[in-house]
Amino acid sequence: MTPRRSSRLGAVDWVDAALGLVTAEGVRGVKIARLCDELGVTKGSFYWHFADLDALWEAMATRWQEINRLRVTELHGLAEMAADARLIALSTMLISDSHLTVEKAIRDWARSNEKVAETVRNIDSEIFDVVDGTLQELAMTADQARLLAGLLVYAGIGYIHAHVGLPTPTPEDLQHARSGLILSGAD
Amino acid sequence: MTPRRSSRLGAVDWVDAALGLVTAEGVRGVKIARLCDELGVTKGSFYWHFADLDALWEAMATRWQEINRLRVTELHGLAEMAADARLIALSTMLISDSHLTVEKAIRDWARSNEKVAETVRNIDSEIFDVVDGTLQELAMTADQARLLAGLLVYAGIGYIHAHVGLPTPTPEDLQHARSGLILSGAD
DNA sequence: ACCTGAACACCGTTCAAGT
DNA sequence: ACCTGAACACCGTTCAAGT
Repeated sequence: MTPRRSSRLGAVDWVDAALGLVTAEGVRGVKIARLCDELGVTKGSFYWHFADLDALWEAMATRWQEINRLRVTELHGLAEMAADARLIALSTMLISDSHLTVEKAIRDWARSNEKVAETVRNIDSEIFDVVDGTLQELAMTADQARLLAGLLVYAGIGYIHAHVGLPTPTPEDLQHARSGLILSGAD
Repeated sequence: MTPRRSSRLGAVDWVDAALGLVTAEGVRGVKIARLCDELGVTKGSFYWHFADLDALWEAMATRWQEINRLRVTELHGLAEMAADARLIALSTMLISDSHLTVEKAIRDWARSNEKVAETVRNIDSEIFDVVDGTLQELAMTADQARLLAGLLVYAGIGYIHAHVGLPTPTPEDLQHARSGLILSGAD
C-alpha cells in the first residue's frame, strides 16, 4: 500500500505504519499480520526489528511523545499570539479527531505496559506545564493557575475518551471558566 | 475459588466473576479460560450462557450501570446532606480505586463494541444530570451549572484514565472552582 | 543485515455428546 | 437446561535457513 524509499525497512517504517493503523481502526486493529500486509513483508521481518508487540507500542508511544511535543512547542512558540488565543489553539489541536484516536489507543496499551505508561505520564505533564504557564500569564495567581490547569487537563483527557454523548464544550465555555476563576477572590 | 449457592451457574455468576477479574487484573486479565478456572467449569459452559466475549462485556457494562446508578441515587437521596457535601461525596466515590479500574476497562471495551459504548454514554449522562442538578441548587444560573458540570464530568473521566502522574485535585480544589464560577458575572 | 517459511502455543469459538 | 471434551481458526512468537 504505502510505497517505500528503499527496498529494506527500518523500525521507523513499522512504527509509522502502526500509528496509521491505529488512527484508522483503533487498538484492536493493530495486528502483526495486518502490518505485514501493509508493508509487504512476512511476520519474521517484524521480529527482526522488535522483540514483541510490547516493544512496538513502546516505540509508538515514544514517537507520539515527540510528535506531540513538536506541535505543542510550535504553538507555544507563537509568542505574538495572545495567551488567550494560544490556549484555545492548544485545546483545539488536542481535541482533533485523529489525535484523539491515537492518544486513546496508546493510553489503552499503557495499562499493561509500564514503559508506555511512563511515556504517557510524561506527555501529560508536558501539557500540564504549558497550560499552567499560559494561565499564569493571564493575571491569575499561581494557585488559581495550577487548579484550573489541572481541571482543564483532566477535562481534556476526559474528552479524549468520552467525547461522544456529552455536550461538547466550546472554546467560549473555556473562556467563561477562566474569567470566572479570575474573578474569584483568594480562598 | 468462589463457592456458589447452587451447583449450576447463571449468567450473573459469569458477569460477577468477570467484574472481579477486571478489578484485579484489568481488561487483559479477562480471559475465558481464567473465568472457567474461577468458576470450576469448562469453556463450553461459557458459550452456553453467552454468544461470545462481546456479549459478556455488554452484560458487564449493563450490570455496572445498575451498580453505578444504585450508588449515585443512594447518595443523591441523602436530602439532609448539603448540596455541597453531596458533590464531594459523589466525586470521592467516583474516584475510588476499584471503581476506576472497572470503569476504565469497560470504557476500553466500548471502543470496539457499540452497545457497550452506548451504555457508557448513558452512565455518563446520568452522572452529568446529577452533577448539573446539584450545582443548580448552589445558586448558580442554569448556564453556569451546565458549564461547570460539563467541565467536572469530563475532568472526572479524565481522572479515570490519567490519575497517575498528575497532581490529584482535592475536594477543596473543587470548592474553589465552584465558588470561582459563582462569582463570575453573566457572559 | 534483513527477510522467508514453517512450526508451535495460546485463546476464542463450535459442536456432538453426555446428564 | 447446563455442561464436557475434543476439534478448529486465529494470531503472537520462535527459529533455521536463505540472500
